[in-house]
Amino acid sequence: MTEKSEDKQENETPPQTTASLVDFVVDAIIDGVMHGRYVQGQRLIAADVAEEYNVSRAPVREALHMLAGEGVVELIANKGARIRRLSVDERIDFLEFTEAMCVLGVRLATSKMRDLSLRSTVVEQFEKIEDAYARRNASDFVNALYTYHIILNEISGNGFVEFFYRRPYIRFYTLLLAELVPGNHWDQYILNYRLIHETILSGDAHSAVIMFTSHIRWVLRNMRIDNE
Amino acid sequence: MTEKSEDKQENETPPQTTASLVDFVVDAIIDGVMHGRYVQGQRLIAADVAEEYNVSRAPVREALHMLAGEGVVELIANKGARIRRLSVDERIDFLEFTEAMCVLGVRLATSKMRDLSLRSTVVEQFEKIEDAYARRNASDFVNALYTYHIILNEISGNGFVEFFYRRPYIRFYTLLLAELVPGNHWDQYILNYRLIHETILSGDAHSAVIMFTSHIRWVLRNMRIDNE
DNA sequence: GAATAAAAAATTGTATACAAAAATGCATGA
DNA sequence: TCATGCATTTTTGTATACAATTTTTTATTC
Repeated sequence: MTEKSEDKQENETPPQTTASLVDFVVDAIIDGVMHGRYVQGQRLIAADVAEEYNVSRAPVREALHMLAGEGVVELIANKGARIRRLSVDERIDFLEFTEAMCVLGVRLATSKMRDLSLRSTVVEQFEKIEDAYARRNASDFVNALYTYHIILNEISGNGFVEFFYRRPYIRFYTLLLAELVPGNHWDQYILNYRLIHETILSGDAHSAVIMFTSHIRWVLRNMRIDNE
Repeated sequence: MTEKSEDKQENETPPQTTASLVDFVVDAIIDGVMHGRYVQGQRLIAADVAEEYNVSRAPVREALHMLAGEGVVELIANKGARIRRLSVDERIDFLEFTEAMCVLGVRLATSKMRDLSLRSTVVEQFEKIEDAYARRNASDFVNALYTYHIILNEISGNGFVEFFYRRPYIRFYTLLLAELVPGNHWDQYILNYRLIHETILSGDAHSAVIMFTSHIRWVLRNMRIDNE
């Protein structure tokens, strides 16, 4: 047994890695989930996926396990893999959960709004939200909102919030939430977000958190009403 | 040659499914991480792990990918797997991040403290914290605190908070946090938690959140001071 | 002796073979 | 008609072989 635990202060290698087939398949499946090629609950047969991407089953299985660890795929022993399905209750819980995460992002980011370059990034992204709203494009709207929070979480400076909010399953579940907040609430939605956005720009972290929190409360109320 | 730790401590088996070797290896690695057999940054060579558990490399690789998806293991293409290492900054970010999660748990759980059976579960767990404190047992203390929050998050009724806080990587990172809050802060730590606990029992969710939040702020301050 | 290049070993990545389990289909009998 | 049991097919789980890559060792030169 050659057990050598050399604790070289190995500096974390920057992403100069050659992507493996596993990474390729993971990305392909994520992409499929995001673009609706795979729907929630859909079964993923390893051999079929392998054939589709011209690889063997080994990297596909590894990709499925990775995605299962993430929470995008559900894996049952001897039964195979399927895209995870979230019940209405689970989606509500998820919204409550991500709210907590985004509140942190909003709070930290707001207190950094004096930095003009950060500020303009936020402003630009909000224009994309407005644009999607003007065009009544649901998919763009949801994506723009998601990216808006991505940016806030990046600005926050907390690597964990940023990292987590970027993870595919978060984005996937966020996408599912959109189904629960139908179109006839859009007008209120954008009004809320205009207020949140203005408060964030003002640099008043405390108020921004309150604005954002009450928006989520409003969403939760409507979700429950619409799905009862 | 190496001593194999028999995992008779069989975890709960929800479905009737026969656990696969992947599940077995995942559990074994998690167990190893929790009990210090694997340290952070340590490399995991697939062939060695396979030999250790008398399985082939295939399920080991799948297990490593699953754990990579979870965030316990870091996987670099063509370079292999190692137990994820968190820098001091990352740990601080992580604490801020989990704070947000636990605040939600504390808030929701507190408002349910009129239910006597729930209440007694919380009280009993707090006694274990006090016990570990009295015995000055660091490992028990951290574990008891972790379990205390597990219970609160369970009681919260939000399936996501509960699910999330139970995930191995959360527990692993929480364990790492313990290194940053050394023994000489214990007395203040338990004083803070007594206050938090009492406020939770009072049923005043708003105050409980404030108590908990200011405790975390205190921890963060000490972390930064101790590690500068 | 240190730096460099070539060779060897170790390790990872991928494909495939086969066994085990589950799903499917079909015939039979009430 | 419908349930039941059995054979077939599909799919998953595991082991292994081999190719590609990285790491280590050795040899060579200055």
